[in-house]
Amino acid sequence: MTKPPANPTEEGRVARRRRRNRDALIAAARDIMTDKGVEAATMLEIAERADVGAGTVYNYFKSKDELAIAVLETLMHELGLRIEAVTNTFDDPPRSMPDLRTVLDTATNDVRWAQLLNRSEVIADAMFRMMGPFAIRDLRLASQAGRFHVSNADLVWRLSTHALIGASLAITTGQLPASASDQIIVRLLCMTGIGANAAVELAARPRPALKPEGNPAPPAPR
Amino acid sequence: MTKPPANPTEEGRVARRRRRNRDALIAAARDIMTDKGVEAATMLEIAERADVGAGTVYNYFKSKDELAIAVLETLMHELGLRIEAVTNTFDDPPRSMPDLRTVLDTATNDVRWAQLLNRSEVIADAMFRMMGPFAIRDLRLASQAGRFHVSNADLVWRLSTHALIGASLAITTGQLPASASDQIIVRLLCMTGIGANAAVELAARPRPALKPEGNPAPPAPR
DNA sequence: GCCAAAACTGAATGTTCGTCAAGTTTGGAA
DNA sequence: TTCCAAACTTGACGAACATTCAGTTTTGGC
Repeated sequence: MTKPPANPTEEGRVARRRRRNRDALIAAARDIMTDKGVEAATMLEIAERADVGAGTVYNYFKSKDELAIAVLETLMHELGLRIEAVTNTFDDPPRSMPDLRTVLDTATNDVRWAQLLNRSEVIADAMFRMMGPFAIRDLRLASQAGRFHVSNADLVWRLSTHALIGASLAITTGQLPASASDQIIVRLLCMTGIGANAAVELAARPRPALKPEGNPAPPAPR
Repeated sequence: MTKPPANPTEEGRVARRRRRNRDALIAAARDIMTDKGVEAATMLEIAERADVGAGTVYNYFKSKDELAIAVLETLMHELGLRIEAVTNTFDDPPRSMPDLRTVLDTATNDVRWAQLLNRSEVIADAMFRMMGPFAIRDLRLASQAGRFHVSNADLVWRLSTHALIGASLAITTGQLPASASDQIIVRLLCMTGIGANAAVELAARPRPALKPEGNPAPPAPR
């Protein structure tokens, strides 16, 4: 077990088992964390559900927090793929920063998300990183096309993620009515520098329905 | 000790002592939490610094979290008062939602804030509640004056707080350069529905310097 | 002074995260 | 096939911490 696999393109058995364990851990952690919250999920319970010893978890994740981050990244990645599969069917530049509306609806309606919103800076950061490539590209394209007025797409996306997660939290805790969703989208679009009227108009644009979750997307890379 | 004080307007000795203890606890917690972070601050250390037994803390705050919230409210309240003292000297309606720029600078430069940004949903909520009255009033006034285009000031302020705290965190963690401050303010102003150009112009408006902290403001009410 | 209610105390409790020494598996080399 | 060392796994354990609670002290009206 000292040499790397002869053929680098073929995944060695070790690597395969490692990946299987890692995925099992993330899946277990996701189930428990979405059920009881990140805090209440204990490492022991996660390890048991994934069928590994308590100590083994730490061979895969340095800390509980790192595991939570991996879970959030997985969720974001899957949602990003589902959105991407639909929105890339039409090509008007402002694709609304990968369909903010869908993200908002998912975050507020999917019970699995509710428990995670209390780590809002972590989930916002995961959203920034996992969906950022799509969103930032769209912001840039739309700006080049003169539809948005954004000079620093990175920054606008960062602000958007935090505002959106904050709004989701406010809705799930009842501080904002669910009916505020429309206005939330409008205000996020306002950050692109188009005025209020243009934002209202853009938000009203119909969007294709998302496919049901179906077969889960492959686990996040990395 | 069974009767309430004869004269309700005069604060009884008990109430006074209670308040003193409460303030001492908040002050102790603030010192330690800003120094080491909310997580790393232990209830025992806080109790010792406030010169009370470990159990006494729970006569004043139901949990560590509630104590942390009280600390954040205090910080926000003090900052709000300092800003209010300056900005109410000029009366053009858009006062820039109580000087977002000052909040951002304080959050990113004051070392005492850095440790607290990791509870971003909590600090954003404290900001929403403690500075909300000023901010929301300004948003309404400016909208009535036709300077902003905001129909739901509450919502815009909620989004702003989350975005601003998220941006502060990104700066203190080095994910955004401190030089992005100007653009952050511009984008927050964009949420008021004025276009990008108007936002740039408004952000460039000079603002009066804040008085140094001097004698600390009186503790937050409640 | 007296006393009951309120407040305080700090040791004890019950949990949890993360570590570690000991044991097991793996896959190439002899 | 047998051997071996590296890599991985295990689960008991230590340390730390939030919170509780039985016992003690303080309070303030009488």
